[in-house]
Amino acid sequence: MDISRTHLIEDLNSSMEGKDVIFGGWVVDLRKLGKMAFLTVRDVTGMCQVIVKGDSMSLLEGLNRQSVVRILGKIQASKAKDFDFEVSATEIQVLAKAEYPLPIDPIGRLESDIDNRLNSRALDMRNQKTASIFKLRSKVLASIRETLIKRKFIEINTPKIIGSASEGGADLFGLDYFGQKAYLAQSPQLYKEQMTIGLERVFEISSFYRAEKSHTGRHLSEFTSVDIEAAMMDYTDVMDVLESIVVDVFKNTSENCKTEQQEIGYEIKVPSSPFERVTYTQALEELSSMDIKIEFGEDLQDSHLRSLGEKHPGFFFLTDWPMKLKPFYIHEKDDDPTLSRSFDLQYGYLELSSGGRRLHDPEQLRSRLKEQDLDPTSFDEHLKTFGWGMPPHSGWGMGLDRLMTVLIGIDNVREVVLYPRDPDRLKP
RNA sequence: GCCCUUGUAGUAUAGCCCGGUCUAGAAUUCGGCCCUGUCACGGCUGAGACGCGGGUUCAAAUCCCGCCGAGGGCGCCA
Repeated sequence: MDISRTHLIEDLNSSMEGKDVIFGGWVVDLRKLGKMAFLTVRDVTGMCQVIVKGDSMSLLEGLNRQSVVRILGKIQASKAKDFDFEVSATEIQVLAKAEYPLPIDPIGRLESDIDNRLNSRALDMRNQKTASIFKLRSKVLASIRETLIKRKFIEINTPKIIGSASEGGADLFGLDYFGQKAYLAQSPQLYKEQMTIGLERVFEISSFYRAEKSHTGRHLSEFTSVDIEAAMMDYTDVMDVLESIVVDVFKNTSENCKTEQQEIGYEIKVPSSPFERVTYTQALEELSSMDIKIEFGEDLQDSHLRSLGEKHPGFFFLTDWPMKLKPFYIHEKDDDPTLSRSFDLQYGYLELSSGGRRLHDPEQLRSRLKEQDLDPTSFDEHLKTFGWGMPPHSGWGMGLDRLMTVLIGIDNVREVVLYPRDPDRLKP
């Protein structure tokens, strides 16, 4: 069976009138008008109208919507409202037939439940709104890589199967590794820090895993994290990197993804920079003026962040958190050791990223582990690298899925993840 | 773990509060027939549903209980 095409649909145009073309795609619509018929066919690059007349009407035999077709025909001018040319078909080959009933409306004229759409995710990609989200996601990833590589960051891949759960914090998924207990990584934290001793500036974009039974629109058991770690940078330096990544993402997609924005029905607005920087201490004062009293050292609950988010509706950095709220590897401030060189990037109430300056002195790191009731001996593999010339370094991790929801103005990460994994969903 | 909401054809919905009018309605999809410029084509026509189990009642899609499924929120989230 010949499946070759001479053109993608976006390569066809009205100046090609009279030219014979072969293209393919999915039948979106099929309108039979007695002795003539119109069909619209879509490939990943666009949609085009095909006209069938007279003797050719027999070509429509067995044709239905959403089937895969290969069209042989001639370009001609069109009287259609939405097309300035069309293809008069001389042959229509059905390469694969769509079976009815389909589990969702793939055109999206009737918007299906998210549950039905996720159960039929591949078919959901025929819906241009959904497809546009993932075309945008691809652009976002490309943009992040471009910005980082320009700044001399090297992309790395760290293991997702790890042997130790001793980092503490979120619950990990356990698994059997040839008889040994192993876990799915919740973060590349220790590995990316180690890599600064040779590669200096590294980044990773990958899935990580957290076994928390969260039921919200912003948590998943498997999520995509963008992580960087950079030698000889302080926390404010990596904040600048983060800010330029975010601004570049908004700029690139806003300028280069007009069609996708149209399909989604949302206009991407480039945020103004620099982002506001609010210290934890200032945040407490702001909350206090809203009659929300929080003791220094207390963590900010979701409700507090929502109140802060009302005051700072866009992107802002929340910096200089108390040391006691931060993990063992975070560096304290010189002028006040109860405060840390750390930050979160917020979008309103939503936490997008978290990072800071790391301890690079092994002795300090050992005593911090003990302070946090962690056993330094279980970090031997990690700590030994700190004796090999560990540079001062800083880094952050950002939830890509959350960034995507902010980019396109929706509030459920499941919309921007192909096959989301949460406590209630393991399939498909 | 806790709380709220919800379940009607393939899809998306009306009806439920206030039981009888429901032989469950309109849309879209799907099948058949008609139609030479549609563009959410149109016209005629046909098919297709009350998540499961129990209870109350003369009578249950409608009220109650249990189970199952779904959506959302809180909490958890170094």
